[in-house]
Amino acid sequence: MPVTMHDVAVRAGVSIKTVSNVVNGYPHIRPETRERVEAAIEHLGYRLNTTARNLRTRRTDMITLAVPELSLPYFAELADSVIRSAEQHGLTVLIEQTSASRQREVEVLSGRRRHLTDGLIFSPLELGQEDIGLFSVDFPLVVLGERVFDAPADHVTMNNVEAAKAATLHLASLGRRRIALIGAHEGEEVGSAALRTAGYLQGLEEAGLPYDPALMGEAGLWHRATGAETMARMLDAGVEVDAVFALNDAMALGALHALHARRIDVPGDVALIGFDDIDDVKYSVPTISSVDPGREQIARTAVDLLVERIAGSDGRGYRRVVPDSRIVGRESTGDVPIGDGEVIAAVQPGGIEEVAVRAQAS
Amino acid sequence: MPVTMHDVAVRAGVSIKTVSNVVNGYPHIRPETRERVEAAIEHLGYRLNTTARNLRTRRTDMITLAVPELSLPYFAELADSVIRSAEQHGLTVLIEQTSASRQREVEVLSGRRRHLTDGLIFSPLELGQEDIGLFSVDFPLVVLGERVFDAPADHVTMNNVEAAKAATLHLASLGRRRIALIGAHEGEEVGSAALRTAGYLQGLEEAGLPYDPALMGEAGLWHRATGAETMARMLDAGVEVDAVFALNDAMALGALHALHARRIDVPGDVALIGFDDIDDVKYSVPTISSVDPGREQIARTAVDLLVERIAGSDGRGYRRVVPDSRIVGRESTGDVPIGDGEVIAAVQPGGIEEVAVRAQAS
DNA sequence: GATTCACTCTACATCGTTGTAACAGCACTT
DNA sequence: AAGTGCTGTTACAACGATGTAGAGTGAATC
Repeated sequence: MPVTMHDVAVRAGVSIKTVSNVVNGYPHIRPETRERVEAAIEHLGYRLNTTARNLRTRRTDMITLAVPELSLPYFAELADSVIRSAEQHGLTVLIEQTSASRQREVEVLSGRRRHLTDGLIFSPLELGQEDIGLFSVDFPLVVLGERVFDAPADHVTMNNVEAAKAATLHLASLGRRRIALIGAHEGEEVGSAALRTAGYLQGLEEAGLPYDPALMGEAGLWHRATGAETMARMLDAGVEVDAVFALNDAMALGALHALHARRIDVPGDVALIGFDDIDDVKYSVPTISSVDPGREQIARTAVDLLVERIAGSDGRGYRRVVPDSRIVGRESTGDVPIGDGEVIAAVQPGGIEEVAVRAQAS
Repeated sequence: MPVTMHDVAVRAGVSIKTVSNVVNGYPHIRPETRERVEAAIEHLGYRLNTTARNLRTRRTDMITLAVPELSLPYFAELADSVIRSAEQHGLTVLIEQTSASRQREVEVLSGRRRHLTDGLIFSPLELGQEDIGLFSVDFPLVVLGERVFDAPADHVTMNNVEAAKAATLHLASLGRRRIALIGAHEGEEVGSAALRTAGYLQGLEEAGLPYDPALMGEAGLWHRATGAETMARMLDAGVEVDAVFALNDAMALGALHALHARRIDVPGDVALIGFDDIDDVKYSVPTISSVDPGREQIARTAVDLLVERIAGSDGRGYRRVVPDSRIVGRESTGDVPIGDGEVIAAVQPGGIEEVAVRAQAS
């Protein structure tokens, strides 16, 4: 027996539609009528039934964000940013956790919930280029990341190759010659792992360093635990290492843990850089240098693009947006004063641009 | 022009209701009819309109989880756990981020979205005992934490006082006598800060240690940054400290950062323990001891209770569930082998029970 | 042969809201 | 005086599904 507009209408002595008009801020209502309706609403404790409205208007003012796992800090922070951006458009965010399951990702695109939200921001982890057909959906879609290239959807991605190259060159510029990579996915051709690895290889080449397969640390899931294991495996195998490029910050934290366990000094013996610039690395001991892919901007842009699509910019072609990334230097690659983060390089779509701006770590 | 059941019905030559029956797995349907309907669904690319179904059935199979901020690891991990638990009941989770805003919290309870989900799991941060009236809502509600006591709702909380006391005693058992507290909220009477502080004071007393106001570190928001600032302020003021109890792990990480910046050895000079047992502290350098409040169990219980309420256990009284917590010892309070976490104490509703079980860190 | 029952399917009302069209009343034009 | 335009309100038909009740089968029971 929830209270409906009908009940309010009866009590206020007006039609249902007038109640609806009051609720929706329709201007042409006699002040006296408005007051009567508002009093009735107040008195009965009436709440608009959003579901009914959604059905009638075919809009929900909600969007879906599909990410692998909230327990990965990068995605938690991304979700936070997306929620805040969405809020500014009056949108609520429904988060779907795909748990790194291919089937869950397929489901998300299948549109089983097609009508529950107005659009989808999707960060795929398992689906790749070969699943491109699945991305032809009949609802507004914005894809994050670079696992899928020519999907018929707007893309917000990052400068993976260039940024990874810049990170590698940063390590090389410290005089390091045995730069390990943590988080490789052998055989993968698209996706963050492949792209960042490509950047790493380019960086090596540009620095005149040889490529050594022993330095390629495979790690399927990019968690702290896998980072620690991969680093440990490499060290225990006796591979000589004087720098580490972890393909994300969670693995960098894991690697740092493994290095510490073996009493290997960072950055003294081994320099370390990560990727994502999550909050953690600004407070770890030592603080860890990282690639800031422009998370805030990614979130904001993704929401903006989605909102445009929802509004019906069907004619427009599919856009690809690549926010600028930056290399943020911290203790793990030098002697930066604690609490500070020095922007070592700004990576722009065109390439790497050296700058010397100081920014606070937060 | 989305495809509706009507379109499917026409194409299959049956009534709308039969299509509905097929979609919902109603058993008494001739196989041949079912096939025709399924073929039509497939051919037209029909997707059930969840909104319409929700309106008609008055169920949404969604629940809301309202938390302060996903960028706080504890809440990100909690959300992860809640989502997984909900999944097992066939429920989807809508996350509302209240951003530590009182107004947002009031709104969540106001039921503006009353009809959008079947129930609410609410972790308040700003609302307290004085707002108890707001918790009388006409929808299923489970409250997390201990900011509100006698609200007419099920509660899943934690053993804040006992666990904090155990943590304090653990530090005292190491011979530490100047135990700082980080994260106090002066003047607060309920809520995690007040309860954990109470436990701290009880612990001091039981250990025969004097109370020193200089050791009470105020910190409004429980972030890494505030933990670092509070610790730094205390150290820079010359307060003598040989142990730190941070009221959550994020602040513990911040405190560790501040200690490190001042070349103070942990645990050599200062022992450190946090609260929440988030994934971070298992990989920090050094690893940080913490109170594990039983996050998984909290999430599971909260979802279970909510599901029961949704099913209509109206008669039942309001329940309060307090999962067991444990003190997990790591490097920051001793010489535990790296990667391991030793359960130092199991805190049960009745008090503190000493055990000697070993558990893996992750 | 009549009655019961299980199966298969349909017609219709309904969930709670909003869009559309229309109407009455009044104040202006021209 | 008729026409125009604005205000304030209403009746009615949607939106797309499901619950209810019941109609037609054919087989089994008495």
